[in-house]
Amino acid sequence: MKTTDYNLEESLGYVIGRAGRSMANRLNHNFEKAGYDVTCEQWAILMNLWHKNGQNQKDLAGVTCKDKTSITRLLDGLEKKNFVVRVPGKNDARQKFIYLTNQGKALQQELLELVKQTLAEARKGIKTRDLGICKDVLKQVAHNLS
Amino acid sequence: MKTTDYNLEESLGYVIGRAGRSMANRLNHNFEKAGYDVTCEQWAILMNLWHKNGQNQKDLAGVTCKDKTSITRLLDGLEKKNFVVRVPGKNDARQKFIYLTNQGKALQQELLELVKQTLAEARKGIKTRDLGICKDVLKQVAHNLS
DNA sequence: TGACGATAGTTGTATATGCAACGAAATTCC
DNA sequence: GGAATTTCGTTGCATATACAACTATCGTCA
Repeated sequence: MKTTDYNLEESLGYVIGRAGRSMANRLNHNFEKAGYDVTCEQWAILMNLWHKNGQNQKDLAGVTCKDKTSITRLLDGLEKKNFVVRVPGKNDARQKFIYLTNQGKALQQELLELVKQTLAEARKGIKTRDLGICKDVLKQVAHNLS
Repeated sequence: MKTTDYNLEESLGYVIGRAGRSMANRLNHNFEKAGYDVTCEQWAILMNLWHKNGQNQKDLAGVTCKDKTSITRLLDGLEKKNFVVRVPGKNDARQKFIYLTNQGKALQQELLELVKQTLAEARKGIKTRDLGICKDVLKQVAHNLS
């Protein structure tokens, strides 16, 4: 143990990274196991559209904290699977508004159930109050760095 | 608001993802701004080696919750920059033990300072106690899903 | 009204990541 | 002791991500 030693476990970015990868991998496995051809990143886009259909790509980039190019490519994948469609704006031809197809809408109930199951696996031994604090802290972190 | 609506803000994987991307992007910008040719993912590997030099790739995969292929490629990059070296095991020729070079060791103090600065940016308005709870929750999540 | 600057989205390029399949080496088990 | 199995690391392939540069369109302002 050098004087310069630093407890990695105490580095927030590091623990976030590990928890995030673990969650993403488990979620992707659970989606695939259940026969759904959707990644958890695509799910995050669909979730936002289920909440508010017809957002443009800039909006989706903002709420997900992703670069607009990531959104472009996620939507390429979702459009190829016929889960969403891009609709050019009428007033502003630069924008494209993203709408769920019926096929995309149909996924909501089933994926949501899988997400809830995965969350149940993830939160074993964690108090509801602490989980709430954790999410509030993470929201504040994202806000501070945005 | 449909009956099937679900508060995305309450989805742990989603808030972890946003906070994680924000942290990673900020850290990478701060590294680059300071003139260091290191990504935060590479930093995580270096951190583990600073803590315990001479781990094999399987160990590094375990502690970082990454696939062994990710480790292979991160080490390819770190080796190309002469920050680490791969040393084949003597007793077991399948293993490769990873050691920091002097160049790799030299980074520790400086990167650590940048990481601490970035953490300070990230944790504005967050109570120390809540931050601790958040990290404990995230560690438990990673543990539950590993 | 027309040039300039800002904005929305795409494409090129690079890193990060994981799964499947592979090769090499060690271990197990008759 | 030798065949089958397991383990460690790499490679091929696919997705996710970001930055820089680009195109097309909109808005501003002189």
